[in-house]
Amino acid sequence: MATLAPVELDLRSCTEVYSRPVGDPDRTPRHTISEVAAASGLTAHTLRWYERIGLLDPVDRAAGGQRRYSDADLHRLAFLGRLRLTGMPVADMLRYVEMARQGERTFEARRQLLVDQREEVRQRIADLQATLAVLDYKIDLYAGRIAAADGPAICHHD
Amino acid sequence: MATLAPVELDLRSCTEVYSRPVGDPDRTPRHTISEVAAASGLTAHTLRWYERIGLLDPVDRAAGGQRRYSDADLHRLAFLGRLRLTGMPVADMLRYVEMARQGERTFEARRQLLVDQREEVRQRIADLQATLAVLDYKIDLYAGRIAAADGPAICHHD
DNA sequence: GGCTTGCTTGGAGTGCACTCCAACTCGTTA
DNA sequence: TAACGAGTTGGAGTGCACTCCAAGCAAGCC
Repeated sequence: MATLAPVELDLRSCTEVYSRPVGDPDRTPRHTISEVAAASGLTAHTLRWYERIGLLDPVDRAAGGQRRYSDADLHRLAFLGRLRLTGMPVADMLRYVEMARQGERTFEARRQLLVDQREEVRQRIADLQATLAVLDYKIDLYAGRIAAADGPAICHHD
Repeated sequence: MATLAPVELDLRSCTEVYSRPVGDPDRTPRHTISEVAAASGLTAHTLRWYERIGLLDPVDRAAGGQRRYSDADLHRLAFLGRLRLTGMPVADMLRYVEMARQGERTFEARRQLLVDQREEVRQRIADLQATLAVLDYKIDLYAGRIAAADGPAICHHD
């Protein structure tokens, strides 16, 4: 009869959990604040601040009061990091998190918030691609002028 | 013998010039600050501030000291708007503008600045597209739960 | 003349998202 | 036992990009 593999075999490093936050997150408090800071790219200051304003639930403490983050905390941080990347203001992230705390009855509102944000992201991508075209054009202009300084004068003013 | 068409026929509205800043820009000072604000989406406050910090060259004045922006000013504003869209800090825009004032000998440096910025924009687009995938996934998750509330519990924590 | 509208100025204020500080505690190493 | 490094706290400070304010001026209209 096969014995169950010890749970510890499933434990992934802080960075691994943060960068691939998949599956059911473990709730064991085991990551120090500096590990989480290194994994997430946030500073320890910012992690404490996120907790203070309520973006993170109160983090478990080791003896002596030091924070120990769980994989579930890392999952949330990873998702918040994604939202932050889209330029979502902290206030909106907070709204999302507070809805999540209220359970199932906010599913629709949360979905709507994400749908709205997706639309904004799509718009941002379109804007950036248009900008990319302008940059390409300008770069070509400069490159051409540098290669052969006999073309028509290119604008100095922009 | 055909007469030359009057120059006025070429004059485009402030919004038109701003949104399609092509060709050799006219230098006639003719747009009021509120026209430029409407066209650019910046406030009159911000336009004055851009001028004060040197992002715009000193703008021509009508009798009584009121600003009158030229098409060349609009061209620069349009390009600055693009750079701003990429998240470029004002300080970097200022560096670019100050190099432009120094003429041809800064071509290579300006080109390099744009190349660097292009790379950042490409990276941003890639990040946003990855985020889009995460948003799609989450939205599907919520939608599925809403449609049939009998699946496995989805995470409340994120 | 008086009112309104649009513009002018320098300097101060705002909102956001951190970011740092001083003083302290705790567990570990020398 | 003493030092060290990592962590703790509340509150204050920073940097950016605006944003607003008060006071005033000039032109157009009733």
